[in-house]
Amino acid sequence: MNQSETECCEVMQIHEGAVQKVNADMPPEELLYDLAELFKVFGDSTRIKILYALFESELCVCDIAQVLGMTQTAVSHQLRVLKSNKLVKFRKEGKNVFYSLDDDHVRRIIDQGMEHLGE
Amino acid sequence: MNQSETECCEVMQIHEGAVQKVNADMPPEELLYDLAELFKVFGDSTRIKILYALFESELCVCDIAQVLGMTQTAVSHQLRVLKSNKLVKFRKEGKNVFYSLDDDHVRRIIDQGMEHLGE
DNA sequence: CCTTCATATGAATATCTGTTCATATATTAT
DNA sequence: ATAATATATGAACAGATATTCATATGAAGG
Repeated sequence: MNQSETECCEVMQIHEGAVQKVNADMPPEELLYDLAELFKVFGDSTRIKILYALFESELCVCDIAQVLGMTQTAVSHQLRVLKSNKLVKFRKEGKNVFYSLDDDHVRRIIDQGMEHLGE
Repeated sequence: MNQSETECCEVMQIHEGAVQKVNADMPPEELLYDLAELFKVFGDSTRIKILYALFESELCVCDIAQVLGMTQTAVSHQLRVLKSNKLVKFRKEGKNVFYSLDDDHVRRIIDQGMEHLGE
């Protein structure tokens, strides 16, 4: 049998008001999707480590690889993700590419997460 | 050829200080892992929608399913994830189970994320 | 007790994601 | 130019994850 998405709770009048109010105030689909995409970027321990490393100072790719004990390739791939989501910015100097946090939101989001954990 | 993790930048003296400082201040592995796990929970649009819906008021499972236009089963699975990560709490009333946000951190984390997007 | 309804759970599947390997690009020095 | 080094990229594979389907649990009413 196939579950219909419209029939639900046999149309309970009690909750119908709540459902309508929630529906009215729900942000557009696309925004919610983008928000989830953003958090997805924070949802990987390798990327979290990279961001934490950049809390201190700007670092080049091989420095980050050394700090994390990972290959340059893996780090480079993750930096690409962080870059395309505007969480880090970079600066080229000779053969090196130095990465740093893009703005303070990054720090604040991580701090909020940490606060939640400490409970 | 196998990339060694230790050889990196041919031991550049310039960055070595930075690397050591970063290493010293890096939080323990497990904490960083837990933090990533937390953000991973926010990194799914279905769960984000559920949390947004609960911003307004507590809702039972079928109400949420109706708001999202998804099956009860899918919502229930996701509520399980949110529950086990302490992002939502629940209250039973007869056959219904009403879910609500667990604490204000949830709201704040989402707000920070939204702020980041608006740039 | 038996049925109905709301919710939960387990297995299966399809999709997504992170790392590795091989290789390309780009910059500096010889 | 050529070699060496730092970084980036693409394909492939392994592991994770979200949804679906089928079914179980648990509460309320007849």
